[in-house]
Amino acid sequence: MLQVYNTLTAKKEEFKPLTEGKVKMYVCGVTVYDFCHIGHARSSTVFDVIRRYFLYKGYEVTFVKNFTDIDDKIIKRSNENNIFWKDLTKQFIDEHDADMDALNILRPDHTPKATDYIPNMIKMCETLMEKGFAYESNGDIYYRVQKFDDYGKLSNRKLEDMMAGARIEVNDNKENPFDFVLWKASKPGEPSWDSPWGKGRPGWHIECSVMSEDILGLPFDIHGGGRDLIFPHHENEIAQSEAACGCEFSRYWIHNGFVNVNQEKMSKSLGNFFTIRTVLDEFNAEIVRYFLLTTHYRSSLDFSQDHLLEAEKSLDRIYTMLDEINRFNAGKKGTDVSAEAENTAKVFMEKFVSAMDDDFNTPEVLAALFEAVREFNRLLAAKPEKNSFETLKESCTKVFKTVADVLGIITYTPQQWFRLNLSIPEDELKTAIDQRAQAKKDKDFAKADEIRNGLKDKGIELLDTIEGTIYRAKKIRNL
RNA sequence: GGCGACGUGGCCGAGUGGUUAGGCAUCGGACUGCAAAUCCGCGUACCCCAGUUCGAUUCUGGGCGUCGCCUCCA
Repeated sequence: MLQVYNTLTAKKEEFKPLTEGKVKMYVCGVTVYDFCHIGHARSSTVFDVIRRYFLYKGYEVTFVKNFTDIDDKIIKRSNENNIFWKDLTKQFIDEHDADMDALNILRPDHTPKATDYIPNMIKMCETLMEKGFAYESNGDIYYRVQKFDDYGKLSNRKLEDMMAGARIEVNDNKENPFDFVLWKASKPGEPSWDSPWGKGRPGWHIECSVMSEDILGLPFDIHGGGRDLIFPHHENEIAQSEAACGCEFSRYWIHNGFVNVNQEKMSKSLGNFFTIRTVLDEFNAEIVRYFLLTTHYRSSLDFSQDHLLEAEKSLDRIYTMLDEINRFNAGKKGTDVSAEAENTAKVFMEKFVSAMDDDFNTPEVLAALFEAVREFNRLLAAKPEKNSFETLKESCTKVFKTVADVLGIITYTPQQWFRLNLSIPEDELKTAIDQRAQAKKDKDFAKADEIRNGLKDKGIELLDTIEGTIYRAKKIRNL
């Protein structure tokens, strides 16, 4: 039974889709005016894994993730860079897609852009005005927060409690300081669209209300995003959508925790962010993805180079095991490990499902995975005979197919993985290996070790096996 | 001022009212020309105080500390 933590009720609940066998989910995407950072990578990875798990369970999933392609920051940035705002957003949508592809995040089924939904937004504003939930003031349209009884239900706060000490925007156009803008009159020179209230552009929250309803219909199953979107963004979406349609908006609300740097939230304003792009320069995307899954999605996650290095070592351990299996030559004589091999896969699959069913507990899945790795290593060390070795391979394949399908990691072959960082031409390396083999034959161990150490400085580790010398290329880091 | 989260062995990080998380690092053993990898062995951790209980890291209350939201933010 799948349990999902629902922000709306602040507890884990059994997941029951609105329509049997189908899941409709909407995740808030990014505002496209700059490169994405690791915080975006986390959110994207978390919801990608959630989506993949639903697929794994056999659901038909409709996954929507929007682009906010008009807002103050976009206007500001395009002015600064002297670039047309549409060119700016186009560029960073492409950059976003490139980063997400690198991280092995499945493309959403729909990626609506705010500016493609202006007529629907205007219509929703009109509906809200007709129902008394919105009002016009100097060309702006505001949402009348007092009118919506449930305001605050998602973020668990009351209007009365929000005042003292809080930083309240001063705006004489508003009836109440917490009223928020649905449509704002544009200043001269700003991008604008015609509306019944003159030229203007949309407020932030309304795009998600409009696009989710248009694509998924109301209500839908899951709405997600980073924790920082709970208030005001998601609270306001609820207010808009539920007031406009008079029905429920989203059944489950899922929010991922922050990525921290030195115990502080990674954010643009603090300037402590790392873009995905820069991190990928130094670390393979699979390392980053693995790292993002080592902590439960609702907890905060401390970003550091040391943690990425640890993640890299963990992946090396897994790929090493897979490599050993690939290279193993089973003979007719040997141990029968069939039963144990099958059991290892069975135990893993059980743990995998129960961990994922428990609010997508990926760290527990990884623990189970390493237990399976140790077990496969142990069975391999027992020298299985041919038939049971085949069983072992099948069991191993089963485990790692699931891991690749749902977690989106271990997508390389071990041969690929250990060659990703090869720093010298392969034939040069082969020559060195041959020379060392000759030196060993001549019992010239000093020369053999010299060659080994020379290669090690280039990140290449040599391993002497029964079948000969093999190598593994590791990333050289100047840390 | 309001709301909320968290505090686990050297580090990271799950979890549980009484029996093994897991990874990384360290150490010992097997193996190896030397290595590497692997296997085996090793860690009696759960912020402090009080309470409930036969028994609490796990429940309750208080305290201390860290962080987040209340403005744009994944």
